[in-house]
Amino acid sequence: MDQPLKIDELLCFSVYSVNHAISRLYRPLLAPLGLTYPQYLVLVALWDKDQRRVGDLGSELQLETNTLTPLLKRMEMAGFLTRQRDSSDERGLIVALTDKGREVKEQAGALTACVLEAMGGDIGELAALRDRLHSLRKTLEQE
Amino acid sequence: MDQPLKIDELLCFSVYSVNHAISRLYRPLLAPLGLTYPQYLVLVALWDKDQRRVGDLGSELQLETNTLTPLLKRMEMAGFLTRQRDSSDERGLIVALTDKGREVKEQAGALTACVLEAMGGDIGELAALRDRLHSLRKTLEQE
DNA sequence: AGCGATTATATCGTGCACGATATTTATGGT
DNA sequence: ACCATAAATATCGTGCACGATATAATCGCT
Repeated sequence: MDQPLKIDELLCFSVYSVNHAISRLYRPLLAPLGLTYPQYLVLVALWDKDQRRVGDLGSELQLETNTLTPLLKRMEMAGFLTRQRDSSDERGLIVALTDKGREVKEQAGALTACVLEAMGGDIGELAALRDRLHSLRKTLEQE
Repeated sequence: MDQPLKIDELLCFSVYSVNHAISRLYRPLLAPLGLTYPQYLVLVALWDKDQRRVGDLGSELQLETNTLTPLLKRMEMAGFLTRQRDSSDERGLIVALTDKGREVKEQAGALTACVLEAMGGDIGELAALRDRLHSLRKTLEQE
């Protein structure tokens, strides 16, 4: 009854703590590009699949519109993307990359190498960790 | 050159995403107690070691005073802890649990069981994940 | 003793995250 | 065609996180 208490608490805290550490790692790397870490994640999602609705992005990133709307507005102001109403359904808002948004992808390689190195560089180990986390996320989501 | 890019991105995102999922899991469990998830982590730290300075808490939780000061003030207002200047060194502020702060510990057991179950309940697996994350955090911190 | 440097906490401004609610547009049943 | 309902996004208020800066107390050097 003591043991499970400690384990869960520390796992939660480990995730919390590593998340902050990653965010602190990215911050100085992204600042010169004019991006925050969550904004970078939005770009990564758009590089994979451009011209998406806000809700589409949200379900991939697990964020609500109350988070995404202002974030996307800031990214639009900064010139990384455009926000246009869907002409076939005026409720929808299509988010699309600009040239500037696509160009950042070129610099992402160096950034990634830097992050990978700071994480120890063992790709197999990191991939295994990612898979365990992915599976934990799936478990947590099926409530 | 493609492979490492994807791996690091997804590991970062897995951590980010699981962290949010955990926070969403705790929110409704902690709300009846009048606590947020970060506030709960502060309590856990204080249950382990009471009567600590703000900086002490910060280095354990990896948070700066600009985050902790307002958080601790809210917890003081809510009656979970007290904040008093260290009489032997007036720069320091001693954070100490109140009876109310200690009492929450009684209810934490049920909360923990609930979280553990939502995570799949495999204690060995979760402990292994925690250890990998702890080691990643150490690697990230040695910059 | 006096004073610059250091240590500890606090304050300010910006951005993220989310619950609750509002607004706008589309859909389905009659 | 009309209207209740649903769907998609936006707005509001609160709290967390952090870089930069400020304030206050202590320490160390002369």
